[in-house]
Amino acid sequence: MERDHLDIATPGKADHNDIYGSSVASRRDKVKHEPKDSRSSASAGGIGTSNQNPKDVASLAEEEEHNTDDEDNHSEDAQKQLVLYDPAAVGADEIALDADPVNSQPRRNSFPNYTTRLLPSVGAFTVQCANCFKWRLIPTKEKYEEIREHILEQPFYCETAHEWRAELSCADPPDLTQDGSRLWAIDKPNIAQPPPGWERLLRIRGEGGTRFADVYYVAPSGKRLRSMVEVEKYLQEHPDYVAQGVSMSQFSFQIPRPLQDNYVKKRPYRPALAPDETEPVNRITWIADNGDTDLRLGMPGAPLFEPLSQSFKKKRTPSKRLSNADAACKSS
DNA sequence: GCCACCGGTGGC
DNA sequence: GCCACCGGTGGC
Repeated sequence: MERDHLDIATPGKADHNDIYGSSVASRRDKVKHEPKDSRSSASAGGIGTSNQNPKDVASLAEEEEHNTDDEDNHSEDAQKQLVLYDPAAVGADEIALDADPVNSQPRRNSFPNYTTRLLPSVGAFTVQCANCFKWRLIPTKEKYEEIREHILEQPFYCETAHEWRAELSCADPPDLTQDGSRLWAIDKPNIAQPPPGWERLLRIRGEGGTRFADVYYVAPSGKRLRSMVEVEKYLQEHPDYVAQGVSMSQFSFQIPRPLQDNYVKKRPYRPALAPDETEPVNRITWIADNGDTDLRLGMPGAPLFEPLSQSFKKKRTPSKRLSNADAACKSS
């Protein structure tokens, strides 16, 4: 049950000028195209990141030979999902991406074991149309957060994008596809927008770590808060924010889930855990948890669920998929 | 000394 | 398994 679509993609090998300057971010490793089941309805999100780890380049290339698929892709997942992706790998020229220059700068970790590895970072945002299921780029992080806040009650449609793309319709080709050129992850739906003046930061961790990402809230003062406990404490110490209307309900430290299986290291077995504690229930209340039924979420008839199948993987053919991933990107 | 990033733990 | 929290650490 819970599978989600994860897929990672490698930004193709772009040689050129991408917005990150050098790199090319390609990454890849076992691509697992997990089926996208569209389940979730609610799910939102993905992340595109550019993970430029020089070390991976070799393996990457290798993978590309084997796995890049192509057609596979997708069919798509149905459902509206919010996704963050790496603009460096997309040739969405006419879309002015405001990819949060700060957050999308590649970061370098400083941990001994990961000797200067470049960390993935969110490049831009996309949301899936609830009608045609095509991914649409969202121009700003703020707009993305606005959409995400009410994605369940107010599904996103291509028409929703008219605010910044007057002509867009479901007949237009997707702005991007899960083609394995980027790291994708499903975001959580209905996360409140941060209070005015505050920023919600998502930092993607390096692959193979104990968790996928971290969320931080940056207060107007610049103070970074990393848990609800810290937020609560901070608000108590700064009642002026509370007076202005800031409340705990405006914070959420939920992180998206990577579509690439194994991006996060599995936690070793813990013998102390009682057997019946291994299957918590109701953990994800916003998702229908009976994975095998169709969840339509208000979208009658929509092919929301694509059964998981290995076929996804088998379908992959050695072709090049990344080619168009290298389209030039615009650096805002 | 600060802080970004990571690992580990406890709880569910 | 996922999630929340927070301590530790190297690099600056």
